[in-house]
Amino acid sequence: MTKKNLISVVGPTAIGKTALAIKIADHYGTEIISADSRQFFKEMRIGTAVPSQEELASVPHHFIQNKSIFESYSVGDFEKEALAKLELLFKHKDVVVMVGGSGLYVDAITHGLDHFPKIPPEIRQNLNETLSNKGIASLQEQLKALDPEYHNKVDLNNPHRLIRALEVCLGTGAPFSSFLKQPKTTKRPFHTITLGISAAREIIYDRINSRVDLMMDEGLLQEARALEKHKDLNALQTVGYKELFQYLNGDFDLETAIGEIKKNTRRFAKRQLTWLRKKEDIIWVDYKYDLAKTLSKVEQNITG
RNA sequence: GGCAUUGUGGCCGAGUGGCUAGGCAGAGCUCUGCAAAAGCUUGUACAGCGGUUCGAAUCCGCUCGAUGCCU
Repeated sequence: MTKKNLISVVGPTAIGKTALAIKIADHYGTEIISADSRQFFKEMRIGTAVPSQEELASVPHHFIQNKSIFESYSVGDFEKEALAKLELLFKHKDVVVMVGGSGLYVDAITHGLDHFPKIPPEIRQNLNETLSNKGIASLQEQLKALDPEYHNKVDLNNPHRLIRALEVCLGTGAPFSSFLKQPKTTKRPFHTITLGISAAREIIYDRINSRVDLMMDEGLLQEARALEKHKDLNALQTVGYKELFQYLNGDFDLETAIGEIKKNTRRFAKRQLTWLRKKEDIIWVDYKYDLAKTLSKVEQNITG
Protein backbone atom coordinates (compact mmCIF):
# COMPACT_ATOMS: atom_id res chain seq x y z
CA MET A 1 0.00 0.00 0.00
CA THR A 2 1.37 3.40 -0.89
CA LYS A 3 1.81 5.99 1.75
CA LYS A 4 -0.06 9.26 1.54
CA ASN A 5 1.86 12.54 1.64
CA LEU A 6 0.79 16.03 2.56
CA ILE A 7 3.11 18.75 1.34
CA SER A 8 2.62 21.77 3.54
CA VAL A 9 3.90 25.09 2.24
CA VAL A 10 4.49 27.71 4.92
CA GLY A 11 6.19 31.08 5.26
CA PRO A 12 5.48 34.70 6.02
CA THR A 13 2.81 36.58 4.17
CA ALA A 14 3.56 37.86 0.65
CA ILE A 15 6.54 35.55 0.23
CA GLY A 16 5.02 33.58 -2.65
CA LYS A 17 3.43 30.56 -1.00
CA THR A 18 0.48 30.45 -3.35
CA ALA A 19 2.64 30.34 -6.47
CA LEU A 20 4.90 27.60 -5.16
CA ALA A 21 1.98 25.52 -3.92
CA ILE A 22 0.40 25.68 -7.35
CA LYS A 23 3.61 24.60 -9.05
CA ILE A 24 3.97 21.66 -6.72
CA ALA A 25 0.35 20.65 -7.04
CA ASP A 26 0.65 20.94 -10.78
CA HIS A 27 3.74 18.76 -10.76
CA TYR A 28 1.96 16.02 -8.84
CA GLY A 29 -1.34 16.52 -10.62
CA THR A 30 -3.05 17.06 -7.32
CA GLU A 31 -5.15 19.58 -5.41
CA ILE A 32 -4.62 22.27 -2.80
CA ILE A 33 -6.00 22.70 0.70
CA SER A 34 -5.79 26.24 1.98
CA ALA A 35 -5.01 26.76 5.64
CA ASP A 36 -5.55 30.46 5.76
CA SER A 37 -7.88 31.80 8.39
CA ARG A 38 -9.01 34.73 6.25
CA GLN A 39 -9.20 33.37 2.76
CA PHE A 40 -12.23 31.32 3.79
CA PHE A 41 -14.42 34.34 3.63
CA LYS A 42 -16.00 34.91 0.27
CA GLU A 43 -16.73 38.57 1.00
CA MET A 44 -13.03 39.29 1.47
CA ARG A 45 -11.11 38.74 -1.70
CA ILE A 46 -8.66 41.54 -2.35
CA GLY A 47 -7.48 42.14 1.17
CA THR A 48 -6.74 38.50 1.88
CA ALA A 49 -4.75 37.96 -1.31
CA VAL A 50 -6.87 35.07 -2.48
CA PRO A 51 -5.36 33.28 -5.49
CA SER A 52 -6.31 34.81 -8.84
CA GLN A 53 -8.96 33.38 -11.16
CA GLU A 54 -6.27 31.87 -13.34
CA GLU A 55 -4.53 30.34 -10.37
CA LEU A 56 -7.74 28.89 -9.05
CA ALA A 57 -8.52 27.53 -12.48
CA SER A 58 -5.14 25.89 -12.88
CA VAL A 59 -5.38 23.69 -9.79
CA PRO A 60 -8.45 22.80 -7.71
CA HIS A 61 -8.39 24.66 -4.39
CA HIS A 62 -10.31 23.84 -1.23
CA PHE A 63 -11.27 26.11 1.66
CA ILE A 64 -10.94 29.25 -0.39
CA GLN A 65 -13.89 31.63 -0.13
CA ASN A 66 -16.11 28.81 1.04
CA LYS A 67 -17.49 30.58 4.11
CA SER A 68 -19.24 33.79 4.85
CA ILE A 69 -18.12 36.44 7.29
CA PHE A 70 -21.48 35.92 9.00
CA GLU A 71 -20.67 32.35 9.97
CA SER A 72 -18.67 31.61 13.04
CA TYR A 73 -15.74 29.50 12.17
CA SER A 74 -12.69 28.41 14.10
CA VAL A 75 -9.69 26.13 13.98
CA GLY A 76 -11.64 23.27 15.42
CA ASP A 77 -14.16 23.39 12.59
CA PHE A 78 -11.39 23.71 10.09
CA GLU A 79 -9.51 20.74 11.48
CA LYS A 80 -12.57 18.55 11.17
CA GLU A 81 -13.51 19.67 7.67
CA ALA A 82 -10.02 19.68 6.29
CA LEU A 83 -9.28 16.23 7.62
CA ALA A 84 -12.44 14.92 6.03
CA LYS A 85 -11.49 16.57 2.75
CA LEU A 86 -8.01 15.09 2.91
CA GLU A 87 -9.43 11.66 3.42
CA LEU A 88 -11.49 12.09 0.29
CA LEU A 89 -8.59 13.42 -1.74
CA PHE A 90 -6.25 10.69 -0.60
CA LYS A 91 -8.60 8.12 -2.02
CA HIS A 92 -7.39 9.10 -5.46
CA LYS A 93 -4.16 10.97 -4.82
CA ASP A 94 -0.96 10.01 -3.09
CA VAL A 95 0.08 13.63 -2.64
CA VAL A 96 -1.95 16.64 -1.56
CA VAL A 97 -0.64 20.16 -1.09
CA MET A 98 -1.58 22.47 1.76
CA VAL A 99 -0.71 26.18 1.86
CA GLY A 100 -1.38 28.60 4.59
CA GLY A 101 -0.09 31.42 6.66
CA SER A 102 -2.07 30.68 9.80
CA GLY A 103 0.28 28.71 12.00
CA LEU A 104 -2.36 27.41 14.33
CA TYR A 105 -4.49 26.17 11.45
CA VAL A 106 -1.57 24.42 9.82
CA ASP A 107 -0.60 22.78 13.09
CA ALA A 108 -4.15 21.67 13.67
CA ILE A 109 -3.94 19.58 10.52
CA THR A 110 -0.43 18.31 10.89
CA HIS A 111 -0.36 17.74 14.66
CA GLY A 112 -3.93 17.87 15.79
CA LEU A 113 -5.73 19.60 18.60
CA ASP A 114 -7.22 18.02 21.69
CA HIS A 115 -10.89 17.42 21.49
CA PHE A 116 -13.17 19.92 23.21
CA PRO A 117 -16.95 19.78 23.34
CA LYS A 118 -18.87 22.53 21.58
CA ILE A 119 -19.43 25.48 23.84
CA PRO A 120 -22.59 27.58 23.52
CA PRO A 121 -21.63 31.01 22.19
CA GLU A 122 -23.57 32.84 24.94
CA ILE A 123 -20.92 31.78 27.41
CA ARG A 124 -18.23 33.63 25.56
CA GLN A 125 -20.53 36.57 25.16
CA ASN A 126 -21.03 36.72 28.91
CA LEU A 127 -17.33 36.45 29.53
CA ASN A 128 -16.67 39.27 27.13
CA GLU A 129 -19.14 41.36 29.07
CA THR A 130 -17.51 40.46 32.34
CA LEU A 131 -14.23 41.55 30.85
CA SER A 132 -15.47 44.94 29.80
CA ASN A 133 -17.52 45.54 32.94
CA LYS A 134 -15.38 44.11 35.68
CA GLY A 135 -11.96 43.94 34.13
CA ILE A 136 -9.50 41.18 33.56
CA ALA A 137 -8.86 40.58 37.26
CA SER A 138 -12.34 39.14 37.54
CA LEU A 139 -11.55 36.59 34.81
CA GLN A 140 -8.28 35.72 36.49
CA GLU A 141 -10.01 35.01 39.79
CA GLN A 142 -12.63 32.91 38.11
CA LEU A 143 -10.01 30.83 36.34
CA LYS A 144 -8.05 30.42 39.53
CA ALA A 145 -11.13 28.92 41.14
CA LEU A 146 -12.17 26.73 38.22
CA ASP A 147 -8.82 25.59 36.90
CA PRO A 148 -5.88 26.43 39.16
CA GLU A 149 -3.57 24.32 37.05
CA TYR A 150 -4.16 26.31 33.90
CA HIS A 151 -4.26 29.56 35.87
CA ASN A 152 -0.71 28.75 36.78
CA LYS A 153 0.30 28.26 33.18
CA VAL A 154 -1.49 30.84 31.07
CA ASP A 155 -0.50 34.36 30.30
CA LEU A 156 -2.83 36.02 32.78
CA ASN A 157 -2.75 39.29 30.86
CA ASN A 158 -4.17 37.75 27.76
CA PRO A 159 -7.96 38.07 27.79
CA HIS A 160 -8.48 35.80 24.79
CA ARG A 161 -6.77 32.88 26.44
CA LEU A 162 -8.52 33.45 29.75
CA ILE A 163 -11.88 33.57 28.04
CA ARG A 164 -11.25 30.42 26.04
CA ALA A 165 -10.22 28.49 29.14
CA LEU A 166 -13.16 29.82 31.10
CA GLU A 167 -15.74 29.10 28.44
CA VAL A 168 -14.61 25.49 28.43
CA CYS A 169 -14.68 25.27 32.22
CA LEU A 170 -18.13 26.84 32.36
CA GLY A 171 -19.54 25.01 29.37
CA THR A 172 -18.38 21.55 30.37
CA GLY A 173 -18.16 21.75 34.14
CA ALA A 174 -14.63 20.39 33.92
CA PRO A 175 -11.33 22.26 34.08
CA PHE A 176 -9.90 23.36 30.77
CA SER A 177 -6.63 21.64 31.55
CA SER A 178 -8.35 18.30 32.00
CA PHE A 179 -8.97 18.22 28.26
CA LEU A 180 -5.35 18.91 27.54
CA LYS A 181 -4.40 15.78 29.38
CA GLN A 182 -6.13 13.56 26.93
CA PRO A 183 -3.86 11.78 24.52
CA LYS A 184 -3.42 13.90 21.44
CA THR A 185 -4.48 12.67 18.09
CA THR A 186 -1.07 13.31 16.63
CA LYS A 187 -1.09 10.19 14.51
CA ARG A 188 -2.27 11.18 11.11
CA PRO A 189 -2.90 8.69 8.32
CA PHE A 190 -0.49 10.63 6.13
CA HIS A 191 3.09 11.80 6.17
CA THR A 192 3.72 15.54 6.21
CA ILE A 193 6.54 17.33 4.44
CA THR A 194 6.81 20.98 5.37
CA LEU A 195 8.37 23.38 2.95
CA GLY A 196 9.15 26.85 4.27
CA ILE A 197 9.81 29.85 2.08
CA SER A 198 11.84 32.67 3.48
CA ALA A 199 13.96 35.67 2.56
CA ALA A 200 15.89 38.44 4.22
CA ARG A 201 13.69 40.62 6.34
CA GLU A 202 14.07 43.66 4.05
CA ILE A 203 12.95 41.63 1.07
CA ILE A 204 9.90 40.36 2.87
CA TYR A 205 9.05 43.89 3.92
CA ASP A 206 9.50 45.20 0.39
CA ARG A 207 7.20 42.56 -0.95
CA ILE A 208 4.62 43.36 1.67
CA ASN A 209 4.73 47.06 0.92
CA SER A 210 4.29 46.60 -2.77
CA ARG A 211 1.58 44.03 -2.32
CA VAL A 212 -0.41 46.46 -0.22
CA ASP A 213 -0.07 49.06 -2.97
CA LEU A 214 -1.25 46.46 -5.45
CA MET A 215 -4.28 45.64 -3.32
CA MET A 216 -5.20 49.30 -3.25
CA ASP A 217 -4.91 49.42 -7.04
CA GLU A 218 -7.17 46.41 -7.26
CA GLY A 219 -9.84 48.14 -5.26
CA LEU A 220 -9.32 47.22 -1.64
CA LEU A 221 -10.87 50.48 -0.57
CA GLN A 222 -14.09 49.71 -2.40
CA GLU A 223 -14.14 46.24 -0.91
CA ALA A 224 -13.70 47.70 2.55
CA ARG A 225 -16.34 50.32 1.92
CA ALA A 226 -18.82 47.60 0.98
CA LEU A 227 -18.04 45.73 4.19
CA GLU A 228 -17.93 48.71 6.50
CA LYS A 229 -21.34 48.07 7.97
CA HIS A 230 -20.12 44.68 9.17
CA LYS A 231 -16.88 45.96 10.62
CA ASP A 232 -17.65 44.56 14.05
CA LEU A 233 -17.66 40.99 12.80
CA ASN A 234 -14.70 38.97 13.86
CA ALA A 235 -13.70 38.17 10.31
CA LEU A 236 -13.19 41.84 9.67
CA GLN A 237 -10.76 42.35 12.50
CA THR A 238 -8.23 41.83 9.76
CA VAL A 239 -5.25 43.79 8.61
CA GLY A 240 -6.13 45.73 5.50
CA TYR A 241 -9.74 46.18 6.48
CA LYS A 242 -9.69 47.53 9.99
CA GLU A 243 -7.30 50.34 9.02
CA LEU A 244 -9.49 51.29 6.08
CA PHE A 245 -12.51 51.36 8.34
CA GLN A 246 -10.64 53.85 10.45
CA TYR A 247 -10.01 55.93 7.36
CA LEU A 248 -13.69 55.77 6.40
CA ASN A 249 -14.48 56.72 9.94
CA GLY A 250 -12.28 59.78 9.72
CA ASP A 251 -9.62 58.61 12.18
CA PHE A 252 -6.91 58.49 9.53
CA ASP A 253 -6.27 60.08 6.22
CA LEU A 254 -5.87 57.56 3.42
CA GLU A 255 -2.11 57.76 3.33
CA THR A 256 -1.87 57.05 7.05
CA ALA A 257 -4.27 54.15 6.74
CA ILE A 258 -2.17 52.57 3.99
CA GLY A 259 0.95 53.07 6.07
CA GLU A 260 -0.74 51.34 8.98
CA ILE A 261 -1.76 48.43 6.78
CA LYS A 262 1.83 48.00 5.71
CA LYS A 263 3.12 48.24 9.23
CA ASN A 264 0.58 45.81 10.63
CA THR A 265 1.27 43.38 7.82
CA ARG A 266 4.99 43.59 8.58
CA ARG A 267 4.28 42.81 12.19
CA PHE A 268 2.09 39.94 11.18
CA ALA A 269 4.90 38.53 9.06
CA LYS A 270 7.24 38.88 12.00
CA ARG A 271 4.90 36.86 14.19
CA GLN A 272 4.59 34.22 11.51
CA LEU A 273 8.37 33.94 11.41
CA THR A 274 8.54 33.60 15.18
CA TRP A 275 5.97 30.85 15.02
CA LEU A 276 7.86 29.00 12.31
CA ARG A 277 11.34 29.54 13.73
CA LYS A 278 11.04 26.96 16.46
CA LYS A 279 9.72 24.21 14.22
CA GLU A 280 12.33 21.65 13.47
CA ASP A 281 11.23 19.67 10.47
CA ILE A 282 10.84 22.46 7.97
CA ILE A 283 12.72 22.29 4.69
CA TRP A 284 13.60 25.91 4.03
CA VAL A 285 13.99 27.37 0.57
CA ASP A 286 14.80 30.91 -0.47
CA TYR A 287 12.04 32.92 -2.10
CA LYS A 288 14.04 32.75 -5.32
CA TYR A 289 14.00 28.98 -5.20
CA ASP A 290 14.95 26.83 -8.12
CA LEU A 291 11.82 24.86 -8.85
CA ALA A 292 13.53 21.68 -10.02
CA LYS A 293 15.77 21.58 -6.97
CA THR A 294 12.88 22.32 -4.68
CA LEU A 295 10.81 19.55 -6.18
CA SER A 296 13.65 17.12 -5.79
CA LYS A 297 14.04 18.07 -2.13
CA VAL A 298 10.38 17.33 -1.69
CA GLU A 299 10.67 14.11 -3.62
CA GLN A 300 13.46 12.89 -1.35
CA ASN A 301 11.17 13.22 1.61
CA ILE A 302 8.15 11.60 0.11
CA THR A 303 7.43 8.17 1.39
CA GLY A 304 5.53 5.61 -0.50
C1' G B 1 28.54 89.78 9.05
C1' G B 2 25.22 90.99 13.56
C1' C B 3 21.43 89.48 17.03
C1' A B 4 18.29 85.67 18.92
C1' U B 5 16.55 80.78 19.65
C1' U B 6 18.10 75.86 19.68
C1' G B 7 20.88 70.79 19.56
C1' U B 8 18.16 64.49 24.29
C1' G B 9 18.64 56.95 21.82
C1' G B 10 16.08 55.42 14.50
C1' C B 11 11.83 59.16 15.27
C1' C B 12 8.68 62.09 18.66
C1' G B 13 9.20 63.94 23.43
C1' A B 14 9.60 65.07 29.20
C1' G B 15 13.31 66.43 32.31
C1' U B 16 16.76 73.45 34.89
C1' G B 17 22.58 70.03 39.58
C1' G B 18 22.23 63.96 42.25
C1' C B 19 17.16 58.95 42.75
C1' U B 20 19.23 57.48 34.90
C1' A B 21 10.15 59.80 32.07
C1' G B 22 7.09 58.19 28.36
C1' G B 23 5.39 57.11 23.39
C1' C B 24 6.27 55.28 18.43
C1' A B 25 9.24 52.47 15.10
C1' G B 26 12.54 48.32 15.29
C1' A B 27 14.06 43.59 17.52
C1' G B 28 13.00 39.18 20.41
C1' C B 29 9.14 36.00 22.29
C1' U B 30 4.35 33.21 23.84
C1' C B 31 0.74 30.25 21.55
C1' U B 32 -4.67 23.89 21.90
C1' G B 33 -11.40 26.66 18.62
C1' C B 34 -11.78 34.99 17.92
C1' A B 35 -5.07 33.35 15.51
C1' A B 36 -4.20 38.51 9.75
C1' A B 37 -6.39 37.66 16.91
C1' A B 38 -4.50 38.47 21.82
C1' G B 39 -0.49 39.08 25.10
C1' C B 40 4.74 39.52 26.95
C1' U B 41 10.02 41.30 26.91
C1' U B 42 13.48 44.89 25.17
C1' G B 43 17.34 51.09 24.69
C1' U B 44 21.85 54.50 30.72
C1' A B 45 20.50 58.78 24.87
C1' C B 46 21.58 63.70 26.20
C1' A B 47 26.24 67.54 19.47
C1' G B 48 31.92 68.00 20.55
C1' C B 49 35.75 69.80 23.72
C1' G B 50 37.09 72.18 28.12
C1' G B 51 35.61 74.33 32.88
C1' U B 52 32.68 75.00 37.71
C1' U B 53 31.07 71.28 41.39
C1' C B 54 31.67 65.96 45.96
C1' G B 55 28.31 65.29 41.65
C1' A B 56 26.01 68.04 35.08
C1' A B 57 21.61 66.26 29.99
C1' U B 58 20.75 70.27 33.40
C1' C B 59 25.50 76.00 35.24
C1' C B 60 29.85 78.67 32.36
C1' G B 61 33.14 79.11 27.91
C1' C B 62 34.62 77.81 23.14
C1' U B 63 33.74 74.86 18.61
C1' C B 64 30.37 72.67 15.30
C1' G B 65 25.22 72.10 13.38
C1' A B 66 20.17 73.75 12.87
C1' U B 67 16.34 77.60 12.82
C1' G B 68 14.62 82.62 12.81
C1' C B 69 15.23 87.78 12.40
C1' C B 70 18.25 92.11 11.03
C1' U B 71 21.68 94.87 7.62
